[in-house]
Amino acid sequence: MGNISQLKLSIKLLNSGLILSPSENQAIDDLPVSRSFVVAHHDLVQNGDRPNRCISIVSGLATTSKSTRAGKRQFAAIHVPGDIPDLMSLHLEKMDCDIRTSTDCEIESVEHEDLRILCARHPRLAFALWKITLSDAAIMREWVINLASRSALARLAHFFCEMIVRLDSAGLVQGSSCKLPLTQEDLSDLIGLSAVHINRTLQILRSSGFIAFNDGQLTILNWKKLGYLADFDDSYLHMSRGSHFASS
Amino acid sequence: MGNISQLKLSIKLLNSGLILSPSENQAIDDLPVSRSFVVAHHDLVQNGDRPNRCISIVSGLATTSKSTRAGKRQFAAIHVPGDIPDLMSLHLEKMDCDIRTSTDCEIESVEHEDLRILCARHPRLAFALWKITLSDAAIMREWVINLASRSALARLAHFFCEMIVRLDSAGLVQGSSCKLPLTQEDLSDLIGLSAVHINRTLQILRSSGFIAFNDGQLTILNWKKLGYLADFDDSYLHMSRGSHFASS
DNA sequence: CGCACTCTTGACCGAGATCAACATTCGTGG
DNA sequence: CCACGAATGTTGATCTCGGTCAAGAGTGCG
Repeated sequence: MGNISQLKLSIKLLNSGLILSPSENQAIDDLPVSRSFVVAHHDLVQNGDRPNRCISIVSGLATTSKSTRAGKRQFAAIHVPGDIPDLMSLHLEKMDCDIRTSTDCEIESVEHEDLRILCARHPRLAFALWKITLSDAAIMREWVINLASRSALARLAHFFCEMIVRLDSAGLVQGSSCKLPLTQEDLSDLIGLSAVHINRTLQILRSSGFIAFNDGQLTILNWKKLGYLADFDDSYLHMSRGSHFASS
Repeated sequence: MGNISQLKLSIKLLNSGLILSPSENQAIDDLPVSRSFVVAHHDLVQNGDRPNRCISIVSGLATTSKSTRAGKRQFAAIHVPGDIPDLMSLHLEKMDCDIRTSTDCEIESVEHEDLRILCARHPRLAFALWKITLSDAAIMREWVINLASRSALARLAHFFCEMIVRLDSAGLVQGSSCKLPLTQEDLSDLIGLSAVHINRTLQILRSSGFIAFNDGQLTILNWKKLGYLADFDDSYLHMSRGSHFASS
């Protein structure tokens, strides 16, 4: 049980390029982690909260969003299994965004206090966690570029590129296909486009033979052309190991 | 001399809400820092670099940007005095963006090795630096929201709101006015709008009596209305102390 | 069966991009 | 001192990408 529960966190740390020492491994195993299940479209953390725990996603998809005065919800990030979407809460007293499930999710959570102790005793693990926050920031940086300077088509293509690489790194891609149970309306919130335009843009990607996307299943049919269209360069993801979807 | 050189870093750390102990203060004072001067529009760090130093801005403005395949440069962030724009390089081996001066800049830099030693010996300082990266990430998160869901007018207004608060926190605002030596073209790269449209949008902000912006000088004439227009809520900036420009 | 959700398509509209011309300032060299 | 060109700011005309509105079609579920 314990092993399974720590699995995701370990994987995440390992992905960051760190080889854990026995004592570090032990410290992670000893972390008191509690696990729970949250249905789709429910808040995990809300803007203004002062959480005393961090959440790791075991399965499912979650998002970071903010609401504008008008009440419109805009997404700023999407989180895949292995991510720790509210790691910032460890150092920023007050949440400045909402984190909510997008699909049904299994999550596990750790108390800030336990993480702080872990960091104090194992500086390399502290650096690994710090690095995770930096890597998340790099993803947002790329997304700023995406929103500010790419067309709807390139943006959507870029999103799919990013998702397949991140899900692959989480071990959730079989061949060139993965589960991505998002509706077109979910996509529209994520990409910053209207649902209607997402629909039309999807049709272009499909009819060009770049992807298949039905029933919550994404399949990359032409990785090279999709990447070229999206102007995708995976270096911002800072993956240590290459994959089928490495960008060259 | 030494004192002056550390000033900015100390201020930044203090702003993050931490009261330094004597030994922490000493450790910061002992940091070997080198100072230099860089003219406007020159790269400080380039995409792909593997720097072994971190840079802190003493005076001037710098930006984080990426270039798209077409060669167009898009900005993802702007940095004011006291910021450490490439702090991510401490943990991410390879830069995934360019950092360049926007105006003439005085900068100081510290070797990664020295920062790592500092972090190892003074965990609270490590946390303070980590927090800075998280606070920078929060600014980007807000910017994603901005790009994806606000009109040109609100975006520009939001940018000015953010700048006045950040510059105020750096002690660079007199009354409701500060130096902001950016051309309309600089603004267009930052805000993700065409230069022509920046011009027209600026005229609206001016003729509405919200701001004055000439000769690189920004003056807020109606903070409340500007903030309302921008849907600005400064909580994402995670300032510990309030200011004239607190959002209520 | 009927309702709710998602996807699809068509028609129209508008915010902002693009292109082009002109004004103003300023530094530089003849 | 003036001439010239390079930045920068301003304005107008036109275009286009993507938004909005509305209707219908398919699907699953109570």
